[in-house]
Amino acid sequence: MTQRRIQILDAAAELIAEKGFIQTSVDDVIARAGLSGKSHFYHYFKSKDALGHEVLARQFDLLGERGLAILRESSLDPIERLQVFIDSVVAMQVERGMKGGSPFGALASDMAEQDEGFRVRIARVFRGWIDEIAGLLSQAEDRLEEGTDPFRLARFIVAALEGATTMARMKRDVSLMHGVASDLKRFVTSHVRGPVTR
Amino acid sequence: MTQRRIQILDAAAELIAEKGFIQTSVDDVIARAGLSGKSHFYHYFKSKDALGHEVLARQFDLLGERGLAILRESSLDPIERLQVFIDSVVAMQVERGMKGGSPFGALASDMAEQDEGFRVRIARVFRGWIDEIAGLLSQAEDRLEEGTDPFRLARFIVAALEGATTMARMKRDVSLMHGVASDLKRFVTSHVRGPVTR
DNA sequence: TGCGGTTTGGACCGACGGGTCCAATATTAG
DNA sequence: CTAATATTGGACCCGTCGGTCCAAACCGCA
Repeated sequence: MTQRRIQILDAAAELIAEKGFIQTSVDDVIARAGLSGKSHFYHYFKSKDALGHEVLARQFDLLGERGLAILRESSLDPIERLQVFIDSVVAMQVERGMKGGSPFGALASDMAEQDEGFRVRIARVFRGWIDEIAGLLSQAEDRLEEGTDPFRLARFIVAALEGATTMARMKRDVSLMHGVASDLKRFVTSHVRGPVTR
Repeated sequence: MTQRRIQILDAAAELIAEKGFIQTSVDDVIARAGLSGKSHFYHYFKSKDALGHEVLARQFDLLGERGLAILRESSLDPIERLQVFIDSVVAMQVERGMKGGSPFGALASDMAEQDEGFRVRIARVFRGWIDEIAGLLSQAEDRLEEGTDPFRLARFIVAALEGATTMARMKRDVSLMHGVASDLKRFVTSHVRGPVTR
């Protein structure tokens, strides 16, 4: 049972990343997941919206395992960790060959417009990333330039990554993603006193 | 004739900004624009897609009149002009009460997924902004820190603004927009040698 | 052998949305 | 005045899509 659900969730996640939520029909999901018919699908999910919410939640979890794992990798210096994190976001995006939606909200930008519940959920995702990064920066607060607000910096980082992802997707340009990311990393280091490895 | 077209274009632009292109039905546009029926609409536009393309083009023009006007305001110092420009993007977004889509691509993120033609058009919009800003920075190249690439910096600025807009929209948070923008301005000045007014 | 969950397959419904067609009336410019 | 253009209003077609319902087969397990 859980098996099939995951299969469907994965298929839906792919499709949503490729075409957006609205553009993805239940029949599309059925086809991609290799189900036999509508009844089969509705055996596992109450509605298309329910599917959407679960995909979102799951996608966040998956990113959590990967992204947040890096942000919490205590063996690395916090600032360095942040850099690795930024690189990993780029990597995630490049992996999907720029087809897919962003690891962040762009994936679900159309979901947000469709349903207030979706919007709130996406907002929470942003919040999670920002908080995590802000916490990281706070850990290294003594090394930050005076007047640097960890929260603001974190927010800026997430915004820049989000924008980069959206633009890279529109322009189908991998180098854009890399470029903005490396600029962002320099921006981060400019807020750090003293040398930063890497 | 042109009168009514513009009326329709404006109504459509509003709706698309609020709900996205796909979510906006032709009937919605008709209602908002105060037309009498489908035939009336199709008297002016060949199809919904055609409408979409024109809205996009027009939106770009309108932003051109406002945003690019600032970027070309030769009475201001180039760097200062850039700052004013950033502020104006924020202002445009705030004006719409955070409801609306971004001045940039987010407005049409779902358009892009729907139609390859849309995507290309949006990519061109980004391109236009970046080029304009890059040109501006080049004018002040002698005042930029060594190793500062005008094009990259321009790209970064646009990406950050785009990301900020998307996030602000999701979180329904005006202060986010202001915060990221002021951080961005500081980022820009950090690339400038010597003092910058403001 | 029998039971519960799973799978298959398809018919079907109602709503919505894009788009066509048409016929009548208003408006306005030559 | 008249002809072109704008406007009104609505009926209509068709495809898509979310969702329901049903009946039969398949499956492992006790």
